[in-house]
Amino acid sequence: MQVQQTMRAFCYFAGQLQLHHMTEYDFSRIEKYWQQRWAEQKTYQTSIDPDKPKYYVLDMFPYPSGAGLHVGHPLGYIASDIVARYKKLKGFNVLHPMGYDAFGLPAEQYAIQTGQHPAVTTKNNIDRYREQLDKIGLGYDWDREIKTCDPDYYRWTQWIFIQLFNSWYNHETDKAEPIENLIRHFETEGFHDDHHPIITGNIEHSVASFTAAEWKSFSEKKQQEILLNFRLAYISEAYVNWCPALGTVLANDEVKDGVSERGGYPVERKLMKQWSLRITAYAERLLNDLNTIDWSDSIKEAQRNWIGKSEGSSLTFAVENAASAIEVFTTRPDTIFGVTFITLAPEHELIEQLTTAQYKKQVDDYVHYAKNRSERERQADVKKITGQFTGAYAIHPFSGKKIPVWIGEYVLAGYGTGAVMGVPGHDSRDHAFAKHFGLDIVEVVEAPDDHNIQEASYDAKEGKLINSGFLNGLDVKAALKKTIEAIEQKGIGEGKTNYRLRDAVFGRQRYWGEPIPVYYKEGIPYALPENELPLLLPEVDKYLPTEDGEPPLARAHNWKYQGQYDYEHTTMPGWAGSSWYFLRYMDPKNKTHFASKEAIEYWQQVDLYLGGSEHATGHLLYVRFWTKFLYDLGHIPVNEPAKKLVNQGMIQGRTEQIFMLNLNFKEFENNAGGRLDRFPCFNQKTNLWENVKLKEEKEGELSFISGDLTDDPDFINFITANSLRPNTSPIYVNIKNISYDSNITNYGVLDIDTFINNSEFDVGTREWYKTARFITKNGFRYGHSRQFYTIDSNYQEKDFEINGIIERKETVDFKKIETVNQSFLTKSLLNDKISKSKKNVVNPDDIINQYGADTLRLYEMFLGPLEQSKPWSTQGIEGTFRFLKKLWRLFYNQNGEWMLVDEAPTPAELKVLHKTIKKVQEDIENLSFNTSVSAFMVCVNELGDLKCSKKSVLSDLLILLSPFAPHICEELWSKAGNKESITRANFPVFNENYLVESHFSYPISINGKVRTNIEMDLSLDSKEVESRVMADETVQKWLEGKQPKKVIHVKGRIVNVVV
RNA sequence: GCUCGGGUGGUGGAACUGGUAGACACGCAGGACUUAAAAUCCUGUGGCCUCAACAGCCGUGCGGGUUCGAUUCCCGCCUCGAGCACCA
Repeated sequence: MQVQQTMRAFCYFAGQLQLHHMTEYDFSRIEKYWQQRWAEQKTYQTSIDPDKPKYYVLDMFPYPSGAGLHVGHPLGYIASDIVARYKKLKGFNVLHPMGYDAFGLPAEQYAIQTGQHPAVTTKNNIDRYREQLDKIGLGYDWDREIKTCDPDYYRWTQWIFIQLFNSWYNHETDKAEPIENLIRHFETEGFHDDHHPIITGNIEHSVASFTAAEWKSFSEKKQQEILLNFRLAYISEAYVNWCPALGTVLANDEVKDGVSERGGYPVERKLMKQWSLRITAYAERLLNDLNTIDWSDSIKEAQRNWIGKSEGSSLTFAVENAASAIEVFTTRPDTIFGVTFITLAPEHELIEQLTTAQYKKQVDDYVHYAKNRSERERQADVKKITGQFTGAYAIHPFSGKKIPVWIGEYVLAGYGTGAVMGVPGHDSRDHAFAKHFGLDIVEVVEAPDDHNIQEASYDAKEGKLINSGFLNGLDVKAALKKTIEAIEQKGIGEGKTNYRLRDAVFGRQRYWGEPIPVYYKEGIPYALPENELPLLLPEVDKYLPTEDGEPPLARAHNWKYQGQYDYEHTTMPGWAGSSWYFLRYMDPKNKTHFASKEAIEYWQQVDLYLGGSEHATGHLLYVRFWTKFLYDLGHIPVNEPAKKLVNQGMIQGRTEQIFMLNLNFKEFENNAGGRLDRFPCFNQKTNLWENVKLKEEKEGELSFISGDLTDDPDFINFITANSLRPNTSPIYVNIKNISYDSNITNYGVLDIDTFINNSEFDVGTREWYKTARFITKNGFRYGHSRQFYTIDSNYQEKDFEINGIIERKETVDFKKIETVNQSFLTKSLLNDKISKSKKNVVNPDDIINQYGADTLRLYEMFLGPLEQSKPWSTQGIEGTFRFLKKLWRLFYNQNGEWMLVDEAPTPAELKVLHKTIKKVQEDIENLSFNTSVSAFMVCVNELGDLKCSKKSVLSDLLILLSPFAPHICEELWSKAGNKESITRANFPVFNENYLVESHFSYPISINGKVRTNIEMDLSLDSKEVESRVMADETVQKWLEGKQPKKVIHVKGRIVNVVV
């Protein structure tokens, strides 16, 4: 009896389970099953197939950070996955790989702190990333996975470095060539330092001319030294961005606002011997070829800015009573007659020579002052004008006038020639300088009448030249040309192009990077022979510099080439490995080449590159540089790494902050440590804030204030009057403690209990928070008390008690406290960064557990245009989840019965399907995924309305949807009887005929405003349409008996009646 | 300061090449089913006026213009975001 009952219960339970399986869309089972199956069957494996057109989709290399992926990261991965899957359905052979940019600073910083080998933490992080990526159902060919820290990978990074080292840039052929060509040239022609049309701060300038015979007579050491001035990878002494806190130099793009991009540490200029790559040689090509690639405007613009081309002229000013002359660079040679002074950078080499005895002291002081100011200080107060007269005078080359020579901080040593001709009338910086020091301001380009040249410079490049000798009457354009001619004729200068781009500093005084494959013999660097690669990263005892300041690699024991020659001790920067990785994916396991000729010929270049815009001037410039270099040497057939590049917008987070109430600083000092023994409490009766003191204060002194109070002027006034203020640095509250009320925007509702018990605080802090007061307008609560209290509206002046504590108002009154309902609010910042420290990381895994990967994928795409930044919010995810459930319902009814039938579809069903095919296809090609998701929703809604269960229609729908929601589609596809994966299917072909309409409901507008709709046959001509429209009642009503002036009929669109 | 993007309901967003502004979704309100909840389904939902319907008026940051017709094109301004910034 007992048993029987149990059995029955069990059967019932099992039956329910069964039913549940069939009726419900069980995403976790489906996704787990198919992910496993795809992995087992290597569904996404790619190989070269000459019969198919290729398509290469690449995501920017992630750096595997310890924090794991948050919901912002997959946005681009999902988008690229959709494109990859779509292209595959369209018959392309798709390469869609993934790997890791695994060398870098964070892992090393972590290693320094914990002593763990960076390889270990990096591997852990990679494993975590992989796990997360797999759960999203991304169709990568994991057999092609690469890691930049893998010796099999970095041997080729080192190999490319050696190619750079063994090359020089031939400006005549305009490409990189083997250094042997140059040596041969030296052996036959020598070297003549004559003409340099480009100023890039490059170092060819310092090479003295020599003859062929001299070259041959030089020692090897001397020859090598000369060659170093030409190699594309070279070592030189140069000012670099030194970051003491990170203990390394940084490239220009790694410095933002005078501090390091990673960590925000101060950066100073330091003269150091450094490896650099001669990217400046490619400046012009990097700029020009931007026109050949389909990249976002913002990236192109950023690169153009970064390269910073400006055309102008060099010009030499003779100096009175001095042998040397000052060379300046100007983009406005036409304003030559407006020059009233010359300014040198404080680092300018001629300063000492030119300064007259009378000014020596002032100049020395000034130069000393300027040189000791950090980059950051200089940048911080650019508006502050400083300068010093040298006592010297230059001679104007055309007027012969004397021009004072000044030194000014606003002139940068590293740009142009480090000297400018001051034209205060037509350059705002020169104007500010002239005004500050009372120098002459001369107008040489006629400014508009209402423009006072003494007040502000006239910088526009248009107008007639005046006060300018032989240039008078010309317009700016003609004057520019004529001046340059005159300058060249006089032999005092020539037309020149200047680039802002600097050579890229390549050495890092750090451990966790690729060793630079170089050894030193007699102080001269030699590249390692290629067959000795890879040069492995040696083990060291500590990841810190040595006592005498050598980089960590100097700690390695007996780490010498052939046991005797020192290796280079710096390592490559983070961007080295990522500058060519797109090539390795083509043939990642190749042992003899970075990739086989066959693979390179087949895959060519990336067709679609997706990633964040933060790499605009770093990675994306370097990868273009390396690509062009490898192209020059004939290693690859393409000049650019990626045909099309799209930046996905950032997904921003919502952060939640609470503020503590503090004493003002002055009070703090007077008040022995700032104990807050009183706190504000709102009196409902008087409608005023009052300062309350509890008689036997047993609770803590901390007071948190509800977010709405920080925006409440009454409250702010009150606390200010009481020497209180909200702490300026907020406490970020983990968004897991927050709930949202749709009626309250800009604030979150804090769950105080989970907040104060949160394990992310240490025990002491938690104890503190438990007794803290949480103040709202309606009352306050002690963290632990679970009750809000406020002043009783009918208070009497006497003691009152809560939790056994007698409390009273400090001044006179004793007040009773009553409990109230109140929520404590946090202040929301809607468009903040998602980061661990801001405690607003939303993990994709959590979303996947709750809704499944397909919902996550659809939802991320549905949020809005790919390229637009948008805040993350789970509001709305239900919509995409419901959509998938509705889709499921088309296949299984309420009772879990399979619905598909093999009948011929109706025209209405075909119309819905083909409308969707057209829309989705166009949208994917335009990367407009949000609209394609809504097209799917419309489609499913309409097929649902039509009660469509036709196998042919729904199968095609599955194929359409499979790039977006691969798991559910694969499941239903196989349930529909297909043996092969849906990824092998063909994209349905759009047939226009199903969409042809015979009738159209014309909107009829009167004077542009739509008043009515009339259904008409589309074959009607304009005349017939017009007569029908005129017969319409509503139209007649609007005409009020008048004749229309005109009737406009746009076929299939609109009819407009003009009255 | 310069350059490049944006500004559309309560919210995310849609609108082809100048042709019915607000698709789709969230939220909200009402209803159905349910002992109840969840789930699901149905209806409504830019604002104003109106008991309501019909009709009407207003409405894509602001002001003007071009056009039969403007979220879309042009001019001026406001504003938000991003990038660059003594670059001669």
